[in-house]
Amino acid sequence: MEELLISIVQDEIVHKLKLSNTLLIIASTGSGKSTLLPGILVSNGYTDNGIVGISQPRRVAAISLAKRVSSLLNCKIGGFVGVSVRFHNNTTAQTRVLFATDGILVREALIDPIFSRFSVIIVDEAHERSLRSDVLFGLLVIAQRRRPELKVVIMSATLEYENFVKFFKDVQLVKVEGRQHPIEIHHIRSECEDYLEAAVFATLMINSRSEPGDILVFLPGQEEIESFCGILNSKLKKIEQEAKGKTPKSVLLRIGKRTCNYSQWMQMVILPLYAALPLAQQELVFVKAHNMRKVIAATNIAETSLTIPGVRFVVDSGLEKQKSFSAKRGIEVLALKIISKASARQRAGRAGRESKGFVYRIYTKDSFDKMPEFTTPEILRTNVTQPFLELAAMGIKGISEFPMIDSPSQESFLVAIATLCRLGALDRAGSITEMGKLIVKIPTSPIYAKLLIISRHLNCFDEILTMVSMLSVDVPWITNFSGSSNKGFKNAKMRISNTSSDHLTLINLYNLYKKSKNPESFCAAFGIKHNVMKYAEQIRIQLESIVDTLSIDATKINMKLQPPEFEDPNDYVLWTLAQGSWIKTAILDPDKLHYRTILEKQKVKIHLSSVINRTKLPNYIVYDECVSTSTTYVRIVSSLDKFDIRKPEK
DNA sequence: GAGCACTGC
Repeated sequence: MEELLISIVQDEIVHKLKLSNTLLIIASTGSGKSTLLPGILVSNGYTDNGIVGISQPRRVAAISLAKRVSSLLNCKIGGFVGVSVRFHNNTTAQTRVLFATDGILVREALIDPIFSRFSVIIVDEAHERSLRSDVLFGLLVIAQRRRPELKVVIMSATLEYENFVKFFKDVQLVKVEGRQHPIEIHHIRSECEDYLEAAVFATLMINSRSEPGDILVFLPGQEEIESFCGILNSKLKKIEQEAKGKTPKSVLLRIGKRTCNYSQWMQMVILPLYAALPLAQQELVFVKAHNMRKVIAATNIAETSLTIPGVRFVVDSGLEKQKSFSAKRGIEVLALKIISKASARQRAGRAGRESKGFVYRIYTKDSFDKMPEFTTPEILRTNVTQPFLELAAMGIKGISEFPMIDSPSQESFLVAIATLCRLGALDRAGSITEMGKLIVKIPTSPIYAKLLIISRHLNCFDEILTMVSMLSVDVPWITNFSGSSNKGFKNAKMRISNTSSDHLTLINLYNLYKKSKNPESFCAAFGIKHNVMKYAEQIRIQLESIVDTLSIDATKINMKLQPPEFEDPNDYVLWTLAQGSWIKTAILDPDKLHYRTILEKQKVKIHLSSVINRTKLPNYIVYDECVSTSTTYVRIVSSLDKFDIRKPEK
C-alpha cells in the first residue's frame, strides 16, 4: 500500500528528470521513496551507462535499504545492488545501484571529483543536513558544471524546501504524499516547573487509560533518563503497595484529576535507551513484553536512528543536548537546548507508525510556536578542519569558490586554516603541502592522521596506531558497571590503568584485550563494551593498511623531529603525542586546580573519568578533547611532566 | 567533589 504512493508520481518523476538535471523530491515517511526510486530509474535506462548512487547519513540505513531493494529487484545483494560503507563494501563490476553513506561518496570525490562512474546520485534524508551531505551538495553542483549529464536527486522529508530550490537553481520539484496514521497532539496548558515530574505524570496518565501500546519518552541525556526511571519506579512501587492484598477492582488510583481502577492498570516495564548504554541493554527495547506496557526513556537516538515497534504514545520533553563548536574559545560546548519544530514533528511521528498515535508534549502550544523551524545544520555547529582539508585536496582553494547552502562563519574557517597550518598541512599561501596530501589520505581527523605519519619515524607506530584507533571509538568503559565495587575488578583495573596517562591506559586495554584468550569474557569481567573494542580493531586494520600504502618521504614533509633517548618505550609514545598534538596541551593554572589551554588560554579542568590523580596534578598535560558541559573539561589526558618540552620542535 | 547528545570516513 505504502509503495503505491511513489508509483503514482512515477511518470512525473521520469518526465521532470528529463526536463532538468536536478530533481527535488519532497516526500514524508511512508512514501516508499528510498526503496522504489532506484527501481524506477533502473527501468528507465539510467543504469545502462552508469551507476545510480544513493547516499544515506547512516550505515545501518544504507545496508538495510540495499537488502530491501535487491529483493524488490530480484537480485543478489553484492551483484546488481551493492553497498559501500566503512569496513563493508560488497560492490562488484556488475553493481549498478549503489547504496553508500554520504561520507563514502565525499571520500570518493577525493579521487574522482566529477563522480564519473555515476549517471545519477540521489542524496537521501537531505533535510537532516548532515555535515557530509552538505559537502556533497556543493561537490555535486561543481561536478554538474563539468558533467551536465549527471543527474542529481535530492530527497527531503520537510515541506520547507526553498533553500534547496535556491541552491540548486534549475531544479524540478515533485511532491509525494506520505501515509502516516493520524496523530493526536496534546500540549500542556501552562509552563511546568519540573519537566521530569511532568513526564512521569504523563506516563502514568497514559497508563491509566486502558488503551494498549508502548510509550516513548524523549529526554535530553543519560542523567535525565536515569532520574526519570528512578522517579517513575518509585511511583509504581507506591501504587503496587496501595493495591497489595486488595482485590484489584476495589482499588481506585488517583492520577492527577483522573481516577482509575487498578484492574485497568497495566504492568509497566521501564527501559532506558541511549547510545552509551551497553548494546545488550539497548536491545531490550526490541523484545516484546507480554501483558506489559513498555516505557522507553530515550535520547535523540530514538528520533532517527532506531525505530521501536509497538510505540503508540510519545511523551516529548522538547529538550535535547546539542554539541556546537565555539571557534573563539577553541572548544566544544555540549548544551541543553530547546528542540526545533522539525524535531518535535519527527518525535511526534514516532507515535503513528503502526496505528493511530498520541503525543503529549511537556511544553505549551505557545512554546512550540516559538521554537526555531529547524535544528542548526551540523556544518554550522562543528569544527570544519577535516572537510576544509578535503576540499583543499580537491583543488578548491578559496572557500568562496565552494557552493554551500549555509556557510560556516569566518572564525570557523580561520580555525580550520590555523589548525591545518600548525599541522603543516597547508602552507602560508593556503596551498596544500606534501604533509597535507598524506594527511588527507588517512580517513580520520587530521590531527590523528599527522600522529600516524610522524610516528613512522619515531619508533612507536604500532602504539600510536592503537591509540588513534581507541580514540576514534566511544569510551569503552561501561559506566555504573556493577562489578566495579569488587576487589578483583579493582585490582584488574589497576593493572590496565597507567596512573599518569589515559592514552597509555587505552593502549594497555587494547593490548590486554587482544592477548586475552576469550575476548568476550575479558570484556564482561572488566566492564568493557565488546562491540566498541571490535570496532576499534576494525579501524586499526583499516588505518594500518592505508598508512602502509603511503610513501612517506621524511625529507619532503619537512620532518626534523628527533626524540631524546628513552629507557621506557612508553615515553616514545607520549613524546610523539606531545609533538603531534601540541595544540591540545594545557598548563596548570596558578590556582593549582585548573589548566589553561595552550592556544586560547581557556580555563579547563581534568574530567573525573581520567586516571590522573587529582591530588597531585601534573604541570603540563596533553588532552584529546575539550568539551564544556557544566564546566569546561578536558578528557583523555596524559601528564607530560617528565619531558622538558613547552614548544614544539620544528 | 560531582559526570558526554547523535552520527560518520
